[in-house]
Amino acid sequence: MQTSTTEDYLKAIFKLSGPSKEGVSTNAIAEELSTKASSVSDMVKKLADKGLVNYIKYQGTTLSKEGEQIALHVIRKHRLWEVFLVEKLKFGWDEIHEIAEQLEHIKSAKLIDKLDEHLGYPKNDPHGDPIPNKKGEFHTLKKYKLNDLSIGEKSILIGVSEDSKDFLRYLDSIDLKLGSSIEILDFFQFDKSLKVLVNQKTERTFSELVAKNLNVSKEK
Amino acid sequence: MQTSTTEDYLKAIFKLSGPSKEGVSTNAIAEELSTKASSVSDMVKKLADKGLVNYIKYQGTTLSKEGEQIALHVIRKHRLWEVFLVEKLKFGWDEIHEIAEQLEHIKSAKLIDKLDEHLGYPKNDPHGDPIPNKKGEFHTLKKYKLNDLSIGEKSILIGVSEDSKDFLRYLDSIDLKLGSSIEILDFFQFDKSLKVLVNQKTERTFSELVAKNLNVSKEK
DNA sequence: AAACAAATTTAGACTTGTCTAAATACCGTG
DNA sequence: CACGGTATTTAGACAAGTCTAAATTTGTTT
Ligand SMILES: [Mn+2]
Ligand SMILES: [Mn+2]
Ligand SMILES: [Mn+2]
Ligand SMILES: [Mn+2]
Repeated sequence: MQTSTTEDYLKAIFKLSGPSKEGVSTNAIAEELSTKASSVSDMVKKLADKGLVNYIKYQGTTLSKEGEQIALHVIRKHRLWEVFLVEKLKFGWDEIHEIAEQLEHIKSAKLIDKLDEHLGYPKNDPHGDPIPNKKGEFHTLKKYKLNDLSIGEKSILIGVSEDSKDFLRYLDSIDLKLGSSIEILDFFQFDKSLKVLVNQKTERTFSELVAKNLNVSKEK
Repeated sequence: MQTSTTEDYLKAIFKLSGPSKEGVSTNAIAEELSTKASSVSDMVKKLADKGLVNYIKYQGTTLSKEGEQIALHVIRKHRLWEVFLVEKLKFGWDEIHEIAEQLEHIKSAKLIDKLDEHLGYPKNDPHGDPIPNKKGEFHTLKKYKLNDLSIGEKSILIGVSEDSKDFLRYLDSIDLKLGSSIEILDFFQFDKSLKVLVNQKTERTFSELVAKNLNVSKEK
């Protein structure tokens, strides 16, 4: 059985690997987990001994098949608990991350099955991220970063790439939620900011940083 | 902030102190936590350094005011989560203890407030134990052990003193739940077993061990 | 009061993670 | 191809808990 530290390392490596499954640098893991590179160096060696990661000195770390399954299972738990916190306990989507970070380590397969059922088998968490099933499989629907769209295109917000309180509260403050519509009105080369129309009624300007953390689907 | 180990030690000491608040022996704590006396000896010294317990070598351990508050708060969380598991997720009362043992360590005051509200501010957990409020206060209604009653007395089951799967499943198997009625029909001095009438229809014989773990209120 | 057994504490080790400081390796530039 | 800087690893310590084995203390029984 894994410690919660092990689970957090595997989750971090999974997240940093990205869709292309490249090797993850020691520094990147340290940054993600707010720890020091030397600690990570020690840890990935131990994870490699347990067969959970592939690690070659100075060349980064990738998850083994088994390590990836564990990571996906922890992510499943994290996201199901997030749904619970928002849907049942009425937390805001900006308040749930730290709590889910703890709840994801509770050990009980039956608990997660029952929670999943209680929630009505949700497909996505409150941030729009897909919830893996028991086998670790999940769908990814085609999504774009808002700043990859062109002037005139219309889109629907389907997810965010950033879970920080500050960012999510900003979105709340301008009444932008999953499902909201966003139309690109103009693009400013100088600072790469966007002028957009939100919910078909409010004009806004989004900085590049905001725009690239908004995941949207294109509306034909 | 406490580690979950610290919380489990304080909870064990609270439980073992009983209503009279006597000093708890090192061996008793070790037994309760399935650890070794030498480990407990080390730990209570550390807890004393932190001001959470009063400890005098060779004379046992008691909780400080602060230690008791922490213990009560952890017990509150444990029991609220148990209610959640039974009421919302439909677990049996024999399956919840180990899970609540983990959930009780989740850190978030807001989470417990919201959970309490979501559950409708329950007064007792699924085993009949009272749930302390935010300040650590709780009611204890007058209760008797079944084997303290006399022949002819009628009673209602209001709690159990033992949370083991085996015991609780046995109660399920004879359809004995909180609220069930139990009338004492006869008492056998030889093995201290009891003949009882359950739910006004079924005659049973309870061993002394079973009887003393059933908490009842007297029906006048 | 002496002897014994049970309870408790101490000593010394080990595991999991983490940190700082120092040593290496890797890589792009001149 | 050597140089300097960045990334990474190694060395040595430390904190929290736990264990076994050995030393003490306490309490009970002759
Ligand atoms: Mn976590
Ligand atoms: Mn999320
Ligand atoms: Mn616990
Ligand atoms: Mn209980």
